[in-house]
Amino acid sequence: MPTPFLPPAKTVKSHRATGRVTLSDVAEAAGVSPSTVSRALRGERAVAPALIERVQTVSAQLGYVPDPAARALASQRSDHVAILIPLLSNALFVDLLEAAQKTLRAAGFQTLMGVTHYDDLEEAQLLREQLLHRPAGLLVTGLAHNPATQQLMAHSQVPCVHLMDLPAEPLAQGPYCVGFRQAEAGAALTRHLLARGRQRIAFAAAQLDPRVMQRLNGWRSALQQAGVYDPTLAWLNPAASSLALGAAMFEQIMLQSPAVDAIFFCNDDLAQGALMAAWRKGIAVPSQVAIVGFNDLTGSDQMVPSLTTVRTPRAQIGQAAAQMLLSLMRGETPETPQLDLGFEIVHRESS
Amino acid sequence: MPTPFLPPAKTVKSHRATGRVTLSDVAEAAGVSPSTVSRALRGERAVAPALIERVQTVSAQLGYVPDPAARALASQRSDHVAILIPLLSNALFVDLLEAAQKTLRAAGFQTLMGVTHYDDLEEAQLLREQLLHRPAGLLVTGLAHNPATQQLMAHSQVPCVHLMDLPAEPLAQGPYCVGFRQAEAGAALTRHLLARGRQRIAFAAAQLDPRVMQRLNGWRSALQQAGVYDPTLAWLNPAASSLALGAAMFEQIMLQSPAVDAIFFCNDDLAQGALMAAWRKGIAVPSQVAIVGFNDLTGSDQMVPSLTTVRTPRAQIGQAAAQMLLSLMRGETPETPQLDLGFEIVHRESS
DNA sequence: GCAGGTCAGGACAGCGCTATCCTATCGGTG
DNA sequence: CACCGATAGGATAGCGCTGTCCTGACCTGC
Repeated sequence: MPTPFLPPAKTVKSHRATGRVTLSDVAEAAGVSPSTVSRALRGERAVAPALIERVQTVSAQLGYVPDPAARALASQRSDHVAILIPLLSNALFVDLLEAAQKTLRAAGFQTLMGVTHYDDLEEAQLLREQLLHRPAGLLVTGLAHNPATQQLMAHSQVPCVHLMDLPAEPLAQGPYCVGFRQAEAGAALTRHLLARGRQRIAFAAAQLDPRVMQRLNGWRSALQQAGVYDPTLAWLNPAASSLALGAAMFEQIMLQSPAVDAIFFCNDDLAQGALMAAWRKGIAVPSQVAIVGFNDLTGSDQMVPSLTTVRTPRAQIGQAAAQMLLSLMRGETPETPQLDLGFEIVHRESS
Repeated sequence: MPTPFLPPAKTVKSHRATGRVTLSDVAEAAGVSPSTVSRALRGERAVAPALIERVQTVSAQLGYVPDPAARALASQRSDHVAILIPLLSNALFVDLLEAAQKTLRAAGFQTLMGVTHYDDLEEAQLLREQLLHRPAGLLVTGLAHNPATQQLMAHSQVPCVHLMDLPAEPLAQGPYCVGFRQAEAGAALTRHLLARGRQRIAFAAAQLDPRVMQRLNGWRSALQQAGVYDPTLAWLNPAASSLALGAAMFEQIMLQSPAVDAIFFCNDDLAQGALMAAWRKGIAVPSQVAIVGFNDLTGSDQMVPSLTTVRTPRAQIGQAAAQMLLSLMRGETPETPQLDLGFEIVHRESS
């Protein structure tokens, strides 16, 4: 006959057991102290090779996975990497994000994405929220930031790599960044048009971020060098970039400056919209006016006529920046603090 | 004369001080216990109104911000929300991501983005990594998932909302989801073509995910109902969707089925590519063949001819799903577990 | 007027890990 | 051969919060 008093259904370890396999469980099973397990798994300090292997085996058997929250709390450093990009509506930044995220994930980091919408206040607020999570690293688009953001970055002591931009002068210590020379790319594309015999080359830009303005500078200097610079041919629109805006800008430019023989759009979506507008208006491209874009976004090769543009190494930039950040987080010093990944003129039918 | 022995520069609170303003600091300054501060700030249980205000004032003065890691460790629940999407190269998912992220951030949650690349193994692995962070909620694209992923979701006990898809039958208890009826949208667009007098309507699809297959079903049933269904007019390509692929598929279809008088592309990028190919080949759209797309992506309104398509409420779906998830995380039960946000035929020049 | 119940606050023990300190062992030196 | 530094492991105290239990005050109702 069973005992009249029912035993507890199961021995309750504590009033708050979580059922998780912890470091202590591994330590007990391996017959060592938790400290040793922690060190063995992280490769911290010196641990006997035999022990390392035993700990790894046991931890694999038990299916142990470290708790990121506990780790973050104890070490004051999480496995998060924060990334700030201006927009998700520009494929450029999405490519950057995807490449960086892929590289970081392979190294065991989680990406905290922040979209600033080119808004200084939102950028600072976003960064503030992300820093609460004590990210191990920071990836930000561009070099120029408002004081609040810069102060947050500096004060946080978190390693940081900037994307897409390079400083005017290479600096040994300077900011870490991966990008290409925007002004040079702008100048090169303009010289391409000059070499094709174009003389009245307009520059049409939207979403006037610092990189767009550098391309503008490149355009200007190339034209000045050729002696054909005309300041009235710079069309700057602060609105967001889109095909529709490109179409509208094209029509406006052709109306007000009918003698223009080429237009340099600062982004491919504008140029694609312009091609559509040209078709609609019966304006021949490139015979009457050449159209070139920037970034070689998807579809530019499919346009009719296919779009001449500048191929920018977005995926490579995202990946290289993530790798540079990883090495910074390991405490290393990158041999190339400012990495120039270059660009490539893609000559197609529209010029 | 000063003492010969230098006192320590400043009294060190502990050998591991972090300089952070903690809950205890607030408690001390407000003259209450840490428990009370915690409850007052979270609105947990009953706290005297006067105390709540005092605690809030003091905590604002000190600039106190809770530590997410400590909170996650103690409560076994973080302020993260994990979101799984198939791709970043399809603007559809980017729009979803952006809308959901915006809504979640406004509610104080951080988004953990995961890109599955339509790969079952990657999806499961990604989810596993995300679940380590004990997310408070889960947003996943689609209803169908491989067993490993489903088991992880079920076992995790984390509230979950599915995006873009709806179950065949509405269920009171069933899975939470926000989307629209893909099959109905496919059928509606097909009926639009039938109503315009088209008889030989092809269906061209890439990236054959479950939603694409539902649109295929809609196309088929509409044609069957009209008595003009021809199975040889379904062109399915498992490759990733792109303008280039759309152009290639268009050329292939026109070559092999020259009598086709309309093509329903399962995504706008394919249709846009097809329009370009048609232009190149001198095939008149819509007089010889009508072309329609799906999703009303950016640029479709700018094409020449402008593209007839189905406007899908992506941003609304992302936002509504996030809101549903927020209410689930608060422990509430949504009155509409399956939310149908509908769709809209956008009739433009290409049909 | 007192048992029983609610309410508002405090005490306290963790959550699972890491950083720091401490100890025991080992080998090499003068 | 005592001495010393280096090495490999253990012990311990948090990191900053929350969940649970406990206590005293106050309010009901019989």
